[in-house]
Amino acid sequence: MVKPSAKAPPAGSKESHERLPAYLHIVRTISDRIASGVYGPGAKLPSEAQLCVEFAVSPMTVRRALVILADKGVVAAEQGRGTFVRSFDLSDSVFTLEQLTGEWLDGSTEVRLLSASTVKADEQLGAMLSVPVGRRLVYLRRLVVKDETPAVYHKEYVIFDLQRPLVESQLKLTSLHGLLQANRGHGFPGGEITLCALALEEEAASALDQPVGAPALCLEHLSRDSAGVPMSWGRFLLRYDLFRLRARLGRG
Amino acid sequence: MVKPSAKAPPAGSKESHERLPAYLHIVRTISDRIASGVYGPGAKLPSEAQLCVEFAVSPMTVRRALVILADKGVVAAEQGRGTFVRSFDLSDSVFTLEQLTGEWLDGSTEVRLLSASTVKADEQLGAMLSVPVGRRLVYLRRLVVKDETPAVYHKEYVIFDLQRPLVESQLKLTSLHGLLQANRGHGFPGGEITLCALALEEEAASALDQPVGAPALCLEHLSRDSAGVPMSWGRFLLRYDLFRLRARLGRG
DNA sequence: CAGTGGTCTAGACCACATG
DNA sequence: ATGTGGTCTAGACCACTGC
Repeated sequence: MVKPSAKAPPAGSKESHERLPAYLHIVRTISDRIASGVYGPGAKLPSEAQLCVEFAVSPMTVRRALVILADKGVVAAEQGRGTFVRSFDLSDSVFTLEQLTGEWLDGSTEVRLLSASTVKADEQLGAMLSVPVGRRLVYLRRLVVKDETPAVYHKEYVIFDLQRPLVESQLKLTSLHGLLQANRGHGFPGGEITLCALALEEEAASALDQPVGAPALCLEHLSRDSAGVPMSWGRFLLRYDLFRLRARLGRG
Repeated sequence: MVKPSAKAPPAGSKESHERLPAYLHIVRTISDRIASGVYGPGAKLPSEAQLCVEFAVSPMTVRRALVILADKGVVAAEQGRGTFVRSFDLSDSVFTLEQLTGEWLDGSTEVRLLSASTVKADEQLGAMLSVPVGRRLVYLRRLVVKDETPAVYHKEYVIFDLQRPLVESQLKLTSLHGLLQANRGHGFPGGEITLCALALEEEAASALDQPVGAPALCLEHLSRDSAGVPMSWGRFLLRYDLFRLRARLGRG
């Protein structure tokens, strides 16, 4: 029947504790079963058809739930064979930078512009930014201070381009959020970002009130415009005692 | 019409260059338009109904594509208003540990067990593992060597539990992959993992062939069983000059 | 109120895996 | 041949937004 009314009372079952959409209810229920061992690691889930019957929903709804679970890495679907419970690796860990803005970003966070000048690209910078040695670059140094404690040192080289008067707005960045936003290539692929550890050199060390050689997290970023041409390169140095990235498993 | 044949030649349109499913075709097309500026940052996408017409598919298919795009962080849907192009932050970066196993894990990688012993929990360990001071713990030290170069130092404390003869299998771990797999709580929430920078202390430094005080990436892990009870705590120390996490934006 | 996204149905056909 | 996941349809009702 299709014409009269493809209607269905959304909460057909008994427990509708929270007005949860059906597909999320299925996600949660299956997650719980995996967590509690009803479906152990490597086990095969009931087929989609069976789940349709059990949850009294249509195939698309079950499907949607399974896609979400697969997406979170909790299960893996194999065409023609079934859907299986996956077990986690440490290597499934996913680290996010939200933490650097989220909780951390409140009223007591302040961005200070330490210096702004122009420099000529040396060999190393030229290679990184794909410009000839001697090319004029804007050189910016910033310090993020929280509760009077220096926490992040940022240095950045921006290609000076008369066509693109980005520099002015870049200079004005005095909020951390703005700083992070500005460092996107607002084309699509955007750029590359890497994270590593390193030892602080004199300049950064003194800015961060740390001894020379102290460890730090280094967040390096290369922005490109929509054509893939480098626009800027820089690095954030994060005091090792103040920053710690927490992971969540899968994508939960 | 529903009875006769809810059939549709999958490639109704002209270009079927790759036999791409319709929903992926839509994802790609919209992504391209955003990348090339047809839909600029903050712009409103055509409504779902309009997209249905344009791509000649049913609402569910358009919906699916939009959910994927929203999921990747490329667009944001707002109920009752529309779907809008989002622009990336640096804080959208996502770091994965696959890199530590993927490329890096080949034949020349070897895991050496440096020592295995039992120790009594001191105050600090007791607190971390939620056990009383003096509790017996298994203490493991490992070194991952690649091409004769020490790269990762791993120390781990496992709660000694006669009920759970994990220890034996833990001892045998001599492959990196196995090591990473073993450090999962194979219950569901699994555990917590954090990433930070620190300075190497004497023991780790000598094992890694680095000077004391050299920076390192530290990957700390706390495993819990399915009931949430801690099972082990440990940390991987990664030589700063050998490891670098690359990010991808959104979830792409 | 009309427009928009959010959820859902009851099927269909296809591709793949297994016995 | 059977069972499984993968894709898709042509609608439906709901909740929310904005005029």
